[in-house]
Amino acid sequence: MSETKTAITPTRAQDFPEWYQQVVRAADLAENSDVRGCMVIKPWGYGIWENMQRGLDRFFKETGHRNAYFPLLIPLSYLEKEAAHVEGFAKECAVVTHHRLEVGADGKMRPAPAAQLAEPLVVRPTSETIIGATYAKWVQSYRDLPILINQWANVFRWEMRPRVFLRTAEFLWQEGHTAHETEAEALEETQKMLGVYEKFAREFLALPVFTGEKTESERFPGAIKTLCIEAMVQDRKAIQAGTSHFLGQNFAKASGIQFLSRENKMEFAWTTSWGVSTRLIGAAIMMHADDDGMIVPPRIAPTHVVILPVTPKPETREPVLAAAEKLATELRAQKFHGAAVEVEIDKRDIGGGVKNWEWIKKGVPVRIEIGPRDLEKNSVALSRRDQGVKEKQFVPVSDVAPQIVETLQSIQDNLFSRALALREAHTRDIATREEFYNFFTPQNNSKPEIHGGFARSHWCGSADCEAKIKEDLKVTIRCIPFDAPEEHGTCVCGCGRASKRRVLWAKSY
RNA sequence: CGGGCUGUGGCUCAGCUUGGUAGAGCGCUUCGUUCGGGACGAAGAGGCCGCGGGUUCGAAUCCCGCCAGCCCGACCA
Repeated sequence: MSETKTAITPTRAQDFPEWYQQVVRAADLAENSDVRGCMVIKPWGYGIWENMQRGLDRFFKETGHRNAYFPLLIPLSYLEKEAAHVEGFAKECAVVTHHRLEVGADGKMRPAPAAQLAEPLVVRPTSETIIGATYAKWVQSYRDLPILINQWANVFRWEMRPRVFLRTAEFLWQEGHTAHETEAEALEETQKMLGVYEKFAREFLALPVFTGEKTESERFPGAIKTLCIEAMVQDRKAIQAGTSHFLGQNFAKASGIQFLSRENKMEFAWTTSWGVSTRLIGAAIMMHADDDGMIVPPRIAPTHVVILPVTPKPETREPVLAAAEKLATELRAQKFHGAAVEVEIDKRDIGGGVKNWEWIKKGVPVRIEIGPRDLEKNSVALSRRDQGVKEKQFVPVSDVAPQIVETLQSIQDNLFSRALALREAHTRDIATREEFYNFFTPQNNSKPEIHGGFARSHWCGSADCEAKIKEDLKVTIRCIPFDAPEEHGTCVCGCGRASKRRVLWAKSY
């Protein structure tokens, strides 16, 4: 076995997009389904999503939100009410037109012509309109506000180029929808939920993100402001990991969310919406996985520790398994961020090497081997997925459980530090057009290699300059960072106009 | 939706140019030998060769159409 052999081929450096797909498969996270653009999320991948849901849901509850559920199908007329919104989504809507199938002349099933719907229904690409229509019924008085609701749901957008987790036609997400009495309150909510996303990305996904506001061209259809968190993944491209929208009164006017104010005047509510999706799983893969497969940050890992009993001889099998069970019980008694440490004992009767590699590829944070020799020495061999695949620490068995929480947190922190280091190494202040174009231009156009990163450069505010750079380099403004200090400069596109602050530029997913 | 490439057992692919009844490696099953490691041997299972039509005595192979996937563009959480 050569030392350079990796579990995943090609490697990240050889072919990043293909590497990504191979990781998804090798880690048993998901697979493509027979329906174009739709994925089957497998137990290991879904377990990660469940942990994301748990973490986020807790944050939502802590900020006063409650969950509810709205219909999958939206009357077409609802979508039409907000002009920018329908324009933004029309191109990717799946439409339900019939409510019955029948056998046609050719013997095959077809939608029954007699069962055509009077008004087509759209499979929700997002739920602003139907939720808005519902809120309109709920809101009479300023005393009915705010409404702070979140929905966990699937949505459907007919995508041209699907990619597992990153851009699928159907995806799972949460969408928060709130309605407020005042503009200031809605703005505060928009900002608050972005803060929740930033914290969640940092603490759970080990993903450092930039926070900021989208430019007009990147804004959610129908929004006044779109705030976002943007992460850099290992090929140095940006991934939009979450958005929070201030919708002003646009949707309230479209849906008729009106109330009688404290001054006894009829007013439109101010609304927000915010969401993150299963794309976060894709972001975590692209950020943390390596050439041997996935690395799951402990806080979203369905299993924290896998115990791999080494049972070379039948006569040692029982004592080894007994020791494994005992260790598992001790580990499960430990609490990692308030919940029991999740432990699995892999007793499958397959080759030890194969078994070990399966867990490496799945990215379980900690692997513990326990065999006859360990029993004699009262120790185990512990491997961390954030370290080399061959590395093992021999730990006294009595130390394993007391130290596990610290180990998991150390892995979590290490993943974050790595991610942050990568981002900082590839984020640059760029002043001139020449340097900017150089930074983002691939050396080999037929197979663009990893290059560039994030550029902090001046922008005069013109949509034309933004469009020009997008056309030339496929580079977009990821956000106008909140923390960008006021600083005078010249627009990086070469238009010569003055700029007051730097914005964040990158190629994106 | 445009441009390029590709569809052959679960996976990766050979065979196609010069038509003659389907192959390899990996994986899977069983048995044996192994066993701190993705081990080795033997015997097996598994394929309307993407789909539809055409040419032909005969099509994985030639022709036409369609569909799907990947990469690149446009669009996007």
